[in-house]
Amino acid sequence: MVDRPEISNSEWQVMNVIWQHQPVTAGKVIKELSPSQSWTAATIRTFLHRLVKKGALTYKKDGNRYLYRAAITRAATIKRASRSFLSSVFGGESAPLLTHFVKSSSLTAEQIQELRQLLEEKESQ
Amino acid sequence: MVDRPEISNSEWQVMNVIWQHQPVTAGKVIKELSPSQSWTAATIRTFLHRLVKKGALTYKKDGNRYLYRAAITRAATIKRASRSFLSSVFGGESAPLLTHFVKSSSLTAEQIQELRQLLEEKESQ
DNA sequence: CCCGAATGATTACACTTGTAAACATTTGGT
DNA sequence: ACCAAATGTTTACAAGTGTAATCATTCGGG
Repeated sequence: MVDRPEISNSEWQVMNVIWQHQPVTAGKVIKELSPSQSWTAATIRTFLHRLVKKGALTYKKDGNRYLYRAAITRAATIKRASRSFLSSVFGGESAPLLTHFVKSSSLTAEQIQELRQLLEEKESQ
Repeated sequence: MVDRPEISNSEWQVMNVIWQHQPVTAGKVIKELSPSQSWTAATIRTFLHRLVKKGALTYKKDGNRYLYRAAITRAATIKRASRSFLSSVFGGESAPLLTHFVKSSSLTAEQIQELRQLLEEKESQ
């Protein structure tokens, strides 16, 4: 509704499914989330409704069901959430955040190489 | 109260001041936050109370005021919040998170070097 | 010693979030 | 054509959050 819908933790789970599978029915979302989440179908439908109300999702009728689509891009939503997290938890300082995640993550040699590469490019830029 | 108090965004602002200045009075916290935040003193006191109730802060009487101290460490709290963020927003995948923050951050040459160093150590480990 | 200023405690209130049940409608299969 | 199953809509309700005002207490200064 506002131009910057706040996505809650639970809603993120739903959005992630939508971005991966859109356009998608509620049934599909429920099927995707049931294994990992302990939510009932009703709960997931509630999230879907709220996300529509928030302007994060749109839908089109398809027979007796809806096909949901994201109304906001994953990239933009990640950007917003990341900025907010960075600001709250790390006082806006990226370097400590990066240090923290590098230290606490398990990364493959390839991932490490890619990140070093990225950093190198960044430096010479 | 629970063994894992959830810290809200606003509460993070308060906790950050506490960790930086503890032990600290409410007045000091208010003074520290007033420039950056538009909260009234009453609002900040509410956060302090809630954080005590959550078990995130303790206090000791000091005359007519309290001296607040963190009851949870910054490191542990960051770890928990980071795990939650990583899981919600990046589906638990650290590499994309790191890529995102590397790309979206402005880093000094020194910070870049340090991160590259850290990654190198991680690789050879 | 008394009072105002500072500080803490209590109360308020709307909105969000997690979690769902109950109700209504539509539709595909028999 | 009718019904059970699927799907969508409405309602519920407690806890958490943002935001603060008001009430109570206490201490320091005159």
